[in-house]
Amino acid sequence: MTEPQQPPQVDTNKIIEERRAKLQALRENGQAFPNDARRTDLAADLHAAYAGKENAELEPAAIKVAVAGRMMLKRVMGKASFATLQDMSGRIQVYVQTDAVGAEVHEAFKHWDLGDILAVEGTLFRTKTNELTVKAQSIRLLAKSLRPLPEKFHGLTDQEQKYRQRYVDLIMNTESRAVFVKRSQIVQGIREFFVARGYLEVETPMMHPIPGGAAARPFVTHHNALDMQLYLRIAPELYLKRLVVGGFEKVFEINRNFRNEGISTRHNPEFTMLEFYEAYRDYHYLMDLTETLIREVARKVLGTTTVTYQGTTLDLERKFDRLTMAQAIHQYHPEHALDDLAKVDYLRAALARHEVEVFPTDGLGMLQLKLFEQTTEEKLIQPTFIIAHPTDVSPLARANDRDPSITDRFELFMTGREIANGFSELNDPEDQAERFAAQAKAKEAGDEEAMYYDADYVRALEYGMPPTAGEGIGIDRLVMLLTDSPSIRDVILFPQMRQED
RNA sequence: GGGUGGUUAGCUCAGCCGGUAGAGCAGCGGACUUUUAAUCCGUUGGUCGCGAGUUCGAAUCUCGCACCACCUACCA
Repeated sequence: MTEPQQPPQVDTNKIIEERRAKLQALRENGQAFPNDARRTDLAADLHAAYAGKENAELEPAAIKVAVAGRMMLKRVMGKASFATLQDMSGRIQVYVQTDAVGAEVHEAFKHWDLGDILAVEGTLFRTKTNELTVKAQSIRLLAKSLRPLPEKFHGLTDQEQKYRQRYVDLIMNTESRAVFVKRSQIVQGIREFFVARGYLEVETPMMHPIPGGAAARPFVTHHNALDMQLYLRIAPELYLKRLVVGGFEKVFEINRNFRNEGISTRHNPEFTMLEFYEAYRDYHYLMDLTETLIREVARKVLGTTTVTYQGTTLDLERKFDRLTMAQAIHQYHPEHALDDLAKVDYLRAALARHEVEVFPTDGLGMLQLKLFEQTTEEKLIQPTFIIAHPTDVSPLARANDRDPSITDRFELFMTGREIANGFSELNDPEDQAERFAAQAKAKEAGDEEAMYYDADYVRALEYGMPPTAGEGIGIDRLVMLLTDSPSIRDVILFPQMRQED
C-alpha cells in the first residue's frame, strides 16, 4: 500500500504510436494545444433555437456560430466531409468543404482522429436529410486525442472499464451522463427543499477523534503534527446535534460517510448521506416531511411520482404505510398472529425454525427485529415506514413514553431496501450516558460495531438540547431508485475498486 | 467471507470434439463535394488475464492465482 508509484506504462499500441507522431508534427508546426478558441454556441441550444427553421430560410440568413467539442464521428468524401462534434449539451454536425476552408485545412482534417477536440466557426444550414449543420469557415484542432475511443456503434459496455475509466464512459454513453445529471438535480432539489423550510446547511468534521452516530467499523488515520489517531466519520449525527444544542434549531448536511465494511452493489466504502435535525418536532413529523420530500424531488427531477425500479412500479403519491415490526410481519405473513408476535417464546421458536442466531439477552423487541429482517424486510416494495425499534439497537433514540424497551424511531423501506432512518432524539444526558456506557461495554466484549463513549457529546447534552427530531437518508440509494440503477456503482462517479494489476 | 459466470486486436465480439487466431469498427493507403454506424477497394495490428500441469501439440482440457460481474452474508 505504501509502495512508490509505478512509473507510467509505456504503451506500445500502434494506434497510440501513430497519434503520438501526429502530435509531434503538430508541435513542430507551432502551438499544439492552443487556448485562444472561444465557443459561443452549444449544440443543444442551436437545435432548440432553430428547430422550426427550414433550410430555405436558414442558409440565406448566414447565421454565424462558433461550436467546439470532441469529434465522435467522421465521414470523408473526397472534397467534402462531415463530422459530428459532442459538447456538454449534445451533438452537432459540421460540414467541412475544400472550397470553404481550403485544400490544406481539409487535407489536415482528414488525418484528425475520432476523439480529437475541435473548434469550428461557420454558418448554419440544413442538409437534404434536414439535419442542422455548421458549414465550417474555419476548423481547428485544439487538443489531440492519443488514445482511441471505444467502437462508435457499440460504445463502451465493459462494466469494469466504465467504473475505472468513468471519463470514457461519460464520453461514450449518454445514459451514464444522464444518471449523473439526475443525481446532481436530486441533490440540488433536496438542498432547495430544506433551505426553503428555513434549515441551515452546515459542514461538520469528516475526521473524528471518536467515531460515532452509527454502528459501523471506521477507517483509521493519523494526524502527524498532533500525533493523534483520527477516524473518518461514519455519521455526522453527534456533531449536528451539538449544533442544535448551540441554537441552530434546523440544520442539514449532505456529505460523505465512510464505513470500513464490505463492498457490494449496494455498498461503497464512501457514500453520501443527508442528515437533518429540527427542534420541537418528533418522529411523526419526520415521516410526513420525508413523504413530501421524496414526492417533491421525484416530481421535480423525473416529472412524475410513479417510479419504475428494475421492473417494479412504485407509487410515491399514495400515503406511505406506517407499521410496527409486528404489524408488518403479520401483514406479509398472516400465519404469525399478532398476539403470538408479542410472545417471547413464540418468537424464539419461529427464529429457531429460520435458523437465526439469538442470544439469551434478546428481549421482545430484538426478537421481533430479527424475525422482521429475516422474513419481511425484502417484501416491503412500496414505501413503508417501520416504526418502534428496540432500544437496544437504537442508542441515540428517545425511548417510547409508554414502553421504554422500544424507541420513537422509524425506518423507511422501498423496494425491500432501507432508504431512511429517523427518530425523536434522545436529549436526556443521563440516559444517553448510560446507553454509551452499555455500548462501550459491548465494544469491550468484542462488538466491533458498538459505539464509543463520547464524553463531549454527553457534556453538550448537559447544557440542554431542545426536544428534536432527526433523520438520515442514503442519497446514493435514493438516486439508484430514481434512476433505475441496479448498482450503487452506477450512481457514484468514481466507485471504489480494487487496484488494477 | 461463501457460490456462479466472465477475461481473445484500441473497442464490440466469433473461435465446435485439442492441430499454434478471425470478423466488424478504429488505424494506415486509395476513390468519392449533402454524409450520418457513410460507402467501395487494399492493408497493418495478438504474451488468447497470469502461472503451472496433461499432451507429439493448449485460446480450447485440469489445477492454482488475479481482476470484474451477478447472487448471498453485514450494513445505509
